[in-house]
Amino acid sequence: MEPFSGLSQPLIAELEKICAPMTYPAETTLIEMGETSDYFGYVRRGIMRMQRIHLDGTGQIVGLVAEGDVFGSLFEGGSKVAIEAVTEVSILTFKRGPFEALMARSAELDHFMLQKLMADLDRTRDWMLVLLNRKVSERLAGFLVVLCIRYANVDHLVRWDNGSLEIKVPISRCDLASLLGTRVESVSRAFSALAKKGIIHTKTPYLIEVQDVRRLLEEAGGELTNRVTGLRT
Amino acid sequence: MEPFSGLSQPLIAELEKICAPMTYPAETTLIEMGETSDYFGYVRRGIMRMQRIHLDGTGQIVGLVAEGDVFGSLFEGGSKVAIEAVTEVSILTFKRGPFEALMARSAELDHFMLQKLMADLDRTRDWMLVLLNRKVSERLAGFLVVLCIRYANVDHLVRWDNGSLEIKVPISRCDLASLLGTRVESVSRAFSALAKKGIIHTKTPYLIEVQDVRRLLEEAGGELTNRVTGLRT
DNA sequence: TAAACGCATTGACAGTTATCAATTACCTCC
DNA sequence: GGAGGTAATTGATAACTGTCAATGCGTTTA
Repeated sequence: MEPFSGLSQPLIAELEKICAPMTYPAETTLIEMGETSDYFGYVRRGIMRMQRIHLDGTGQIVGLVAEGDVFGSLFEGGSKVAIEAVTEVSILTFKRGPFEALMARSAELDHFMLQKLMADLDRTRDWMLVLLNRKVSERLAGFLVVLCIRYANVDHLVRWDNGSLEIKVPISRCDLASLLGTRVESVSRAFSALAKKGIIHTKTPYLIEVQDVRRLLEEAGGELTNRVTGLRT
Repeated sequence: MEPFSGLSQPLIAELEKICAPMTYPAETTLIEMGETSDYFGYVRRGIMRMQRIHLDGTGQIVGLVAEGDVFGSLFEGGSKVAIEAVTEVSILTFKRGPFEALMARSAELDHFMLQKLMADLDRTRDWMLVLLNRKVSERLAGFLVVLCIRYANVDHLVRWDNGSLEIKVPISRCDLASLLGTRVESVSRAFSALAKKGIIHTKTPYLIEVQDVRRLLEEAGGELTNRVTGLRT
């Protein structure tokens, strides 16, 4: 099964028993902030946003959840972020109770989840590096690079097409501004600035063609470069 | 044993066998970036910084490690951050090999580590919220609040003294600037601005008296407020 | 003790971003 | 096809931050 590829056959059979596929339309809230959801999920298709809801009703996006990612909490205790569907999403859900019981029985699964979590933590720290860039255009470049690295094998998000790299921006400019800690207008200007420099070309607001990967990496701070061994230059 | 309080007695006995106390002077590099350290550690005393070293030799601080925190990687694979002592530190080290073996035998320990990691992830996302603030003074206020919440019970870092809250800033202005994604001068100005507003008073550069906790929380974005139930107002 | 040094703070100006306003592009619905 | 609505872009100005320079403060060193 996709989220658990690499695990032993009998374990996967057990997991399939407690797994339920679900589909939600765009703009659905899958998990409210503070809610003690009774499952965690794996994304097969679609994009979701992790969001902190403020007291005044506004929200701050703290991350995206895309194909191949997992979301939700393994243990009880209210979720510290809300999970909202950006597009229609189809997911696999695993009830927490049975899953926890399975973990208790299977050191293999326990260990597997531990490593997933450590990878998550590393990725979150990588993202922090992007956010620490002072200029918006640098953070935007960082976002594009992170997208490439993380979803390099998700064909409809990142596609290498006869020498040119095409990236699908999975969220609106408004959400992107929240994610990057700035405003819509600044995001727009940053796109324009990168385009003017000949680094990217915005075919549509949601479809970016990267014309100069090397300079995009430089713009992003250069420090993510060593993560891009799999990315052709 | 401190880092594992709550675990069963026999398990703790096993852990004590593979534990070694160490002390390092200030400005020591405990773990280089990319190094596959053979242990992970628990901090008993002192402050360390997590740092990403750039190709040009400059560093970007991505977090602090203080009393009660753990650091280093549970599994093999080069560390993605360097760990450097800011002050003299005394730590407990656990060799990775034996520890991993113990985890494989003990679901209790495995589960314990899983929960520690999830807490770490939540804290990292909290910190991201701070970094997403646009103004430096807001990020600085956020830093102070996070410090209070995280180390409320570490007496020499956060002390509530007959109605006034005293916070020890554990790092230099220069390191603080890196941590907040800005420059030394801006940090200095942010301290001055908060002081001018009557929110804080800088007794020394390393000793801050908070005069108006409520307004400090507001300045920090207000959204961390619900984490501060334990903090008197 | 004086000089030298590192660190923090403050000032002046240039560069970047936030904010408000206006315009354009695009999609939906009639 | 045209009207209305939403999202994206662009422009102008104020607010904030980065940079360079100078000053103050405390500690170390000769």
